This record gives sequence, C-alpha cells and structure tokens, in this order.
Amino acid sequence: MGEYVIIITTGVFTIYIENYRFLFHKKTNLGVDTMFQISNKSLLMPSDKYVMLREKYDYNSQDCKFEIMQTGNLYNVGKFIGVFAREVPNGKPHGINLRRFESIIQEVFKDCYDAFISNNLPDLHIINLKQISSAIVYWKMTSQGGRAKLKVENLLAKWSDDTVKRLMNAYEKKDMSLFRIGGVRIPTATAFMRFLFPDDFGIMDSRVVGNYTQPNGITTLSLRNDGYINDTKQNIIKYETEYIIFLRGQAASLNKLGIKFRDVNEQGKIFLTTFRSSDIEMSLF
DNA sequence: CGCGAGCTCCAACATGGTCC
DNA sequence: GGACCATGTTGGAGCTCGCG
Repeated sequence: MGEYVIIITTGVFTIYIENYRFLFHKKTNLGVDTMFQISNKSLLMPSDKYVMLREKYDYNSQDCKFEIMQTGNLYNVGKFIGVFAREVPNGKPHGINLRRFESIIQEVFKDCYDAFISNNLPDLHIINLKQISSAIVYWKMTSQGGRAKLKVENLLAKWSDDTVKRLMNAYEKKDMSLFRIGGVRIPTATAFMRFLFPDDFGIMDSRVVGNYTQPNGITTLSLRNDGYINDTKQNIIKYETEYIIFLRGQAASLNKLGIKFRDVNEQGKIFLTTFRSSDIEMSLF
C-alpha cells in the first residue's frame, strides 16, 4: 500500500491526508478539548519526514566517560568512553551507542532501586549511581562544549545522601521534578526520564520547544527571551500535561500507520523499529 | 514569614564582522 | 589571511519581589 499524502494549507489548519486518514495539525484557534480529542490522530509533519529526521539524528558525546562496578546483578560493567548516536566508530573499543547507553542507565537504576527498597544500599551501588548520573549530565551538556565537565563537577559537589533518596523516589514515581537534584534543572531532569523510560518520555530541550512545540501552541511554557526553559512549577506540570502527551500522540499516530525507521541496536546491528516518545523528540532535535 | 515565579548573572565555546 | 573584538548560545544558580 503506497503512502498517499495531500497537504492543504488554509492559513488556519494544515491538513495532511495520509493513507486516506484525515490528520489535523492544529495551528492556534482550536479549544483545548478539541486538541486533546484529535491529538492521537494528528501528525505535526508527514511520516516520511519523521523517519528521515530520526535516521539523521547524530548527537555524539565522544568524551563521555564513566565506569560501572560489578555488584553481582549487573551485566554491563567496566569502563565506557564515548556515547555515539548509532554505530560506534572504529578505534573506539570502549565506545557505546545510544541504545546501549539506555540499557546501562536502566540497569544501574534498577540495581540501585532493588537494593534501596530492601534497605540495603551498599556504597558500590551509590558509586555506580553517581557515575551514571554524571554520564547523563555530561552527555546532555556536550552541546555546550567544555562546560560539560564543569557541570558534572557541580553535580558531584552538590551530591548528598539525600540525593540518592531523591533519585530513587524519582525513579519509582517516574517524577521528572524529583530528578532536579543539585546541578540538574528541567532539561537535564527530562534527560533522566528519557533514558530510563524511553517509550513514554523524551527530553524537553530548548531546541525542540523553540522550533516546534512552542510555535505550534503544543506547549505554552514560560520561556526566557533566549529560549531557556524556566525552572518553574508550571513548566514542570506542562512537561506531563503538554509535552509528553504530544510526544506519545505522535508516536502512537506513526505506529498506527505502521511507520518504522532504521536504527542501530545495542549490539551494533541495524534494525527496523517503531517510534517511541523519545524517538519523536530525537526527530525534532 | 515562607515559597515560588521569574529576572539577572555567569561560564565557556561558537560565530561573525572588521581592520590591517 | 589572520589577529582581534563583539555578540550569540545554552542552561544552571542566585536573588528579589510579590503573594498568601
């Protein structure tokens, strides 16, 4: 079945007709209720563009280094150097790709959480938690050049026993606000969410917000003049009520259409896969 | 008086224009 | 073409002010 796309621009709506399904891309003057009703059926851009942009995603963090110690339950242990979007380049024996990075983060958090709820959280687990949290901060800050290292130093300087409890609580409740530990504001907190729960969450990045969700009225965040997402309670709420709802809706629409894209799995093999919330955000990044 | 919203400051690199 | 300076970018932190 070939894909069939008609784009009608009226100035008020842009309507994509894809596989004979009507998909409304709301612009401004739809009520919230209407937006909510159609959100599962609307696509911000044609599906082939989503695929093209997602396959083009190329955010690498060559200098991101961390070490995971063996705790008895962990599969991925050792030194890791360099996080790459897809294939790990030749000559990077300790490099990992994004899918593997996700797995390691999830594994370390689960390992810590299991120990935490059984009231026996050894230092080794906490060391791993610190390492993996630092890696997330470093990865997120890579786009800011040499500041990444500084931000990690800041994170470690502000780390306390309370930080561990807060992270475990955040993980248990899937609560972005609680990931806002010392040295972590909304954008990096949402990176924790994205890596731990990639099916349901994505990073609320100033680029995605500034270029897509905010201009289209999908989000109504409080932004600074330069686009920085203010660390406000309203913005924290709107991550759940606006941003995430949008990502999930887009992923659901693409999956309903049977759209897949090529990615590289943890073992470095190319595979066809469906869109998760985090993939939508990666397309728009 | 406590809290939170949001303004201002800051660090360090990126980009770009000017002048010689 | 290169030294130099100005401006832009990005996101965390600190601080003030207003509100209940």
